[in-house]
Amino acid sequence: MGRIMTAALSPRVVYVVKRLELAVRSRLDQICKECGVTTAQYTALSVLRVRPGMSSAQLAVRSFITPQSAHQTIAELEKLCYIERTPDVVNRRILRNRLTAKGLLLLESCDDAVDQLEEQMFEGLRGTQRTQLQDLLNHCIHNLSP
Amino acid sequence: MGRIMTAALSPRVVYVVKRLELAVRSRLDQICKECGVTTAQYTALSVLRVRPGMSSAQLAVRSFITPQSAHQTIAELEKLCYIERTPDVVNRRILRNRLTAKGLLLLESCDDAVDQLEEQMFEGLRGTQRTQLQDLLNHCIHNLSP
DNA sequence: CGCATGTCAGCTCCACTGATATCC
DNA sequence: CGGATATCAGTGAAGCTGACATGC
Repeated sequence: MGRIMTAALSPRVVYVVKRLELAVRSRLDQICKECGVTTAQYTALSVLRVRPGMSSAQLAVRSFITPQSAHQTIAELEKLCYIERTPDVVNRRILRNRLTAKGLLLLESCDDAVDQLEEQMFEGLRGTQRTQLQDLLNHCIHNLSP
Repeated sequence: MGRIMTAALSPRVVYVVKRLELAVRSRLDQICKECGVTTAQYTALSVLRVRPGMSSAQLAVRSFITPQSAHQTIAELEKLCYIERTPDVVNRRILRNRLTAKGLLLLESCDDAVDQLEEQMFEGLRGTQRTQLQDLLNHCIHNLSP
């Protein structure tokens, strides 16, 4: 019954999360538009840079979206030649996604602007607080994983 | 040039934020659907509960969306009789939005499920860590405010 | 007049569901 | 045969821009 005590004082935690995501998104949308890519495409590319060979099904689970949604983005990225898809060695049904040189170049063309965005977001926070925030976020994500 | 050092190790902070928001959203979408309201409508209602009389323009700034987007949600909420809009006393152009009894009832019908969601998200975190996370999130939001 | 607020119209992005094919 | 993966098709939620009216 936390609402009875706190409803009049502070908004929901879930709204705070959404607010930050919207603040980030509005900036990221602009950056991505200037680089000629959608935000979902940029996000998928940046994940593939850290996790090369990830399948669209794996991307879906990790990103809390349906396999169909992930496929839509991945298929578009392949059409744009930002990634290439090669069948898994042991299971040909699985398509391993990897950045192409063109895809990596595009990511790098966004890096400076995104670095600046993250720096502005973190301004006034010490290094320990920054890692603390990431740890707390990852903890919450883990708690909500299926 | 943080990317050169960390690109291979961990994903971007902005992606971690997005991931948590997607994890929360997938649950929240389900809760809202069962209560017969969209997630944007629920979000706006929950803000109006804490800040009665907020105009759609104010809601837009606070939520990092355009005035037009905020208006769309507010107009629908009025049509559904979840809020009522009364002109400001000194400036008739400004419409003050307040929950109706029906709107408050609907919010309360979601509260238990959202409380459970937030509890699951926070599981394993002490009280100090929970407030710490909220403080850090609000700090980042403030840094990105216009 | 400028400026903020509200409103109407059209558009895009990015999720979703449902159905189907393919491979282990 | 299941079970996981990929794909095609259609739909909806929720942002966006542009244009315009109104009140201070």
